[in-house]
Amino acid sequence: MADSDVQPLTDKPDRVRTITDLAKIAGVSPGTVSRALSGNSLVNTKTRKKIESIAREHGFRPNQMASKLRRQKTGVIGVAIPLGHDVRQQISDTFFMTLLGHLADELTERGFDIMLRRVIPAQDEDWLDRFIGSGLIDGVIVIGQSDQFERIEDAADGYLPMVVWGNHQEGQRHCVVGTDNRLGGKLAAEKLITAGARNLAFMGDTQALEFAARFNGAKEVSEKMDVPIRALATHLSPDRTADEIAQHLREIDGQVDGIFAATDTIAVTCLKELRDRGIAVPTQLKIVGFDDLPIAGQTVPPLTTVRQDITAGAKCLADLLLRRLNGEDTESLVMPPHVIARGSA
Amino acid sequence: MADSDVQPLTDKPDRVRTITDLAKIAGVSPGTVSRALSGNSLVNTKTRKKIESIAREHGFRPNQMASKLRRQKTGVIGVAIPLGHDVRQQISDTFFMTLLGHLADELTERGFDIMLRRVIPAQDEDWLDRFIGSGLIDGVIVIGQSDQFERIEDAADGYLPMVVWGNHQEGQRHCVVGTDNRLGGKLAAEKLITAGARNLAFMGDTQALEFAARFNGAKEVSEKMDVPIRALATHLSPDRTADEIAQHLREIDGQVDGIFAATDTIAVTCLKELRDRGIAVPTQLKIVGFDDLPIAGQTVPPLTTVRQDITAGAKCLADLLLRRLNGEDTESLVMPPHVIARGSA
DNA sequence: CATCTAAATGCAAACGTTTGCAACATTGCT
DNA sequence: AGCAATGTTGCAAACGTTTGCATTTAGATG
Repeated sequence: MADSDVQPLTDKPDRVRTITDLAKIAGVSPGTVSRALSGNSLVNTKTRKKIESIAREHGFRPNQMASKLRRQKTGVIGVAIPLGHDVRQQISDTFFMTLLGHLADELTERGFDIMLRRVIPAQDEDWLDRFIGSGLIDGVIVIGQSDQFERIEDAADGYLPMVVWGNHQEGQRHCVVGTDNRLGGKLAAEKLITAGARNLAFMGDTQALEFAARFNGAKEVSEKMDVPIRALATHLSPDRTADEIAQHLREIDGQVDGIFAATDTIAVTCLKELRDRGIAVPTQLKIVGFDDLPIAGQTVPPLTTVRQDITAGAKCLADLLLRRLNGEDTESLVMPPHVIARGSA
Repeated sequence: MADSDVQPLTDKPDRVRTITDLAKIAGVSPGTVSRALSGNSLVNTKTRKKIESIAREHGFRPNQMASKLRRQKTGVIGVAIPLGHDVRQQISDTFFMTLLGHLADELTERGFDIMLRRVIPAQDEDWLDRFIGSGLIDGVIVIGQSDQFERIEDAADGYLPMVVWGNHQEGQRHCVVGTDNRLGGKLAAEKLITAGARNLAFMGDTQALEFAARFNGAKEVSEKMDVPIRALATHLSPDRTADEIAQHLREIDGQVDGIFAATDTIAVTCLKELRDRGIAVPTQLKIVGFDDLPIAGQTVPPLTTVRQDITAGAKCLADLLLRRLNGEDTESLVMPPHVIARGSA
């Protein structure tokens, strides 16, 4: 019993966990410590120095969870990636990942942390409201509308700080940043047709909003030009894509002389497959992709594609979100795509 | 005065923000509501149903910040990407992003959220301890050691739930998952030499630990085989890489007949550049890459490369971290790389 | 009907900060 | 010396949950 009463003789550097511990050591009140460490308040320079040095010595860091709870601000932006129209699509999809990377760069620069959430709407109806209402984040960026347009619209009605990467539709209520997919589709079709193609195919899953718009743009042009175009459903799950594309190419063999791929990834796979089948690009068959991923410049022949400026997109997403965090009700931003003519069409 | 006493006649659906609000409506205590919503405790089925229905009706979600603070568990895994040896390298680097994608898949599956933090050690000495001590995360995965080996070692001494993707060194103290880079380097050199190369070059930044190990492996083999090998510093910032590589290729023109690229990305750029310069691969010059990114199969000629199993790596990172969260002091895991012979060597 | 047990709920103290307000100390001024 | 004005600090109440313990209620048993 005596034992337990004895104070250890050594300076017990007893892990300083809380601001209160530190306050005790410094001989001040917790409030003062808090003010000293957050820097912004009026604290005597001497006490501040002292507190800072003790903090450093003990490697103390204030608990952010408590801080965020108290201040009702998290400094965290949620980034949600809904994988709806194609459950097996991985978050590892190149375009999304690249966008996410740039987004991370932008948000970090502005002092925000990022909470990443990959979500499968089919398994979790309530994903967006749950994320928003969690109290974990100050705002949310949704990368890709997938097939969740309505759900996003609903959420937007009661929640300002949300910006979405995706397609813009007349009169929609949520703030979106994205490329003019329809225009992109038009450009792609025009490119193919002026290059001499007379029978087109679109490769992509038109259930996804963005892809549908691309297809519709292309269709508009090809109808005007009296060139047939067909849509060939192509998914993005890494394991399935290649076979699907091979299958499609077998079926359209000899009929189609121009392919508009919904994505550079798809286009590249096409190129590869065509090469294996001995079909010459662009002489026998022309291809236009979409995105202008880094790979596009490296293929043989280099891929003609419709460029989305991912870096600018990320910057805009971050900008708009920050303005919304300040209460502003920002407009959507639709960026014009550009054809990058390389060798494949 | 009377006014303020009058209850509004309409049902005021006064936003229910806290568990206490909800408790008032349901006519029970906050504790009961908490138990009802978290499901796991003993609450009368009838009260539970009632509470759940009220919660649904008002779209109530418990504040996670408060919950996490109280329970001293966050359910969040921090993922840090240090960009040290090459400040201008973007987080958008393909390999890291792919790994991150798979990691997100794995961790989400296990019910964890992900807090992503891109860090530039040169600007923030204290990045790792700050992240660990923030109270925001239950554990941390560091993607890539960059030039931060020592700092990671230090942190590992006092903090169990950390796993790092990177290189393994004899006797190191932090738990790492990664490929046997040295062996990978050996395999690459062997492949080049058996393919007939007699003068090798390594392209990559040997300041990065992983790359250094790859180079050293290659050097070991080439010395044994009496084949010279030189290292050509090549960075990964998207804007710089291409020019640097072009420069290197110009300098070694005619001397070197085998290139070991530290990364598929580098290798692909080499291929492109060589094609532009009219140098035939693999006849005049052989190339072996590293990683086996999806692009590797799509180039012309297809890239011979040393494969790292990213998916398995991500799974292991998640597994080990979870075991560490349970207090286990796990061993590092070094995965053997495999040569994927395609057309470039 | 009195007890006893088990199930369901309420109470109140945490979790670790931040911050408005009050109290105190210091300085300068009349 | 007395007082005002300023500069620093302490106090204590939040932030919104969770949870051990005490209490009540309901149900069962003798």
